[in-house]
Amino acid sequence: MDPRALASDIVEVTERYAQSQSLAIVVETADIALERPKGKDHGDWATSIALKLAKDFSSNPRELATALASAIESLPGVAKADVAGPGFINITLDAGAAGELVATIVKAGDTYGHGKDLAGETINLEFVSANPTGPLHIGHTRWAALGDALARVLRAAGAEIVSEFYINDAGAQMDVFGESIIRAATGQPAPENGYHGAYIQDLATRVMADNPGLLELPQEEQIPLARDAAYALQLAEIKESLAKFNVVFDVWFSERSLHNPGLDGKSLIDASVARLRQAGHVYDEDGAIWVRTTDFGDDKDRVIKRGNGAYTYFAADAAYYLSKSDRGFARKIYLLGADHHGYIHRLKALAGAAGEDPDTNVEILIGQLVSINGAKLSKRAGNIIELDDLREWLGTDALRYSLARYPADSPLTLDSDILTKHTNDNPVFYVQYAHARTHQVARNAQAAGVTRDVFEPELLGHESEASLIASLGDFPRVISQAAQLREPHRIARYIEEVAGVYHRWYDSCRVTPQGDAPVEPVHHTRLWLNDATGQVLRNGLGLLGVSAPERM
RNA sequence: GCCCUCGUAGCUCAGCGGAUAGAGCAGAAGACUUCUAAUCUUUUGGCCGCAGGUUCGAUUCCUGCCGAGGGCGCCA
Repeated sequence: MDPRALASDIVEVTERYAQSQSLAIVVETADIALERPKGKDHGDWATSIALKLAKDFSSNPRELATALASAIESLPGVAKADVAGPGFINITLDAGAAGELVATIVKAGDTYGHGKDLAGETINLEFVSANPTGPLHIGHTRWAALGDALARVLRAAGAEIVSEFYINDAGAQMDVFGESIIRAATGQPAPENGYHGAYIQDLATRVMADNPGLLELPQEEQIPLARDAAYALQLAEIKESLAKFNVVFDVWFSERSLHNPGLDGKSLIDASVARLRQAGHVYDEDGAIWVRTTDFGDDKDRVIKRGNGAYTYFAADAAYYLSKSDRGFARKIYLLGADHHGYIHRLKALAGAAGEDPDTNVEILIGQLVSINGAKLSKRAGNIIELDDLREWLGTDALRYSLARYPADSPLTLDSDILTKHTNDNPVFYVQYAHARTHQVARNAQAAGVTRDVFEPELLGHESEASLIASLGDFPRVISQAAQLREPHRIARYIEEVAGVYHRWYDSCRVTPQGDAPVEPVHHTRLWLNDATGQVLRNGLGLLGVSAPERM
């Protein structure tokens, strides 16, 4: 019996009890809040329904809980329902009913845990969105790991997701980039506020090799050519870095495409300014064109077109936002670093100006910055670490896991000693090891003649088995919650718990009989539980973009 | 000055308004003739930054203060 079925049974029980009291109370499954109790003595599942609804029943929580508990106890599959604390109902399932879940998991396979809570939602998820003027660094790395995991979690919850990388390939910084390449190629120092470093020298060398006549061209043609050649090379490197990091983007959206004129000679930016003007949110002042974002909660109005006729960065933001809406994304999620939190108000304001609801159409997740080994990393401090170096240093799995393991808004300090350790200090190895162990156990079982022909769930009566089964049953709820709260770290915490419970079960229950002892039905049945656990761990790791090795 | 995020065990951090606030590590004591000891068992350790408020109930929500980080351009 899986927890969702139990929850809906409890809904029925509660409504029936309400009727018997001549009360018309509608109970939602969400009200049941069926969860794994913290203490070991509190049964397999607990609900706080009596605490929530006591008022509606004009009763006190304990009294209501007592009435409901006796009704719940008579449900098929329920062994026991006790009232505890202020009015919790602790439910223990009978082994057979609980164990049925194991077969359900094995049968569902890779889709076990997936749900439909977000079915019908079409979401655009933007993250990383770095300038193509240099390699990705540790800051981008956190959003890459987190954003990609979030995309996977949202999909598992039934949403249709397009993950998107906005390439900031327009504007003055690109020209500075091009100029930096020319300077490096000709042995001159980088321009003021320009780009420098070994990678610029590298790019310059490659650009020169591909374009031998570059420096013979007229001055005004050199920079654009160098700029675009280096841009193509750098973007390719960024894509490769992310691919090696197991991060996939559905769409690479070029800012330039917003500036380029269309068939009517107007760019998407021209069009969006016109649209905002038509909607009455644009005014002219001091020779510039402004958007009245203060109407939508921004702290100041924003210039969209400068006095010199050039569009601001905000103009591209606006056009990009409208592009997302036009492409059918009602919901737009942005993952931004703490250093970009100033965007929140203006992006919300853009939603308002576009006639949308800033509270539901835009979601902005602000992430705290990462430090490593206690050292704050910043451009200013000059100790930026590149994604490629981090990946080679720590490995994709350890890096992705440890970045996805914490909520985005939690400040994070990585410890390279722990991440390179192969012990259970290192959570990713703890989980991967548990997964590898499920495969080792299955291999040994097969060799010993334990098969999957027999499945008698009522034999899974050990305390550690009840606990493991209940943990596995929690997976759909965890995915649903992680998706709704946009918190992929919950997946990591959950599979760590599953790994722990599995190791404890392994310690006390054997799948392969010891020595020459005969193979009994319980061994066959346990093999199913072992496989189900492996499946859950594999699915969970997959949601985080981390591999699930079968042997370690 | 204004705005955003954070403050929980020695450390790194969990904890969608509910039970005695949890996990891993570190510290202490144990378990390998037995399917992977990369594991497991037991144990020590907390004014949940401070002060108010809302609530039957606050680590969680609200306000103020203190502390840490970040941001406030007709830059991108």
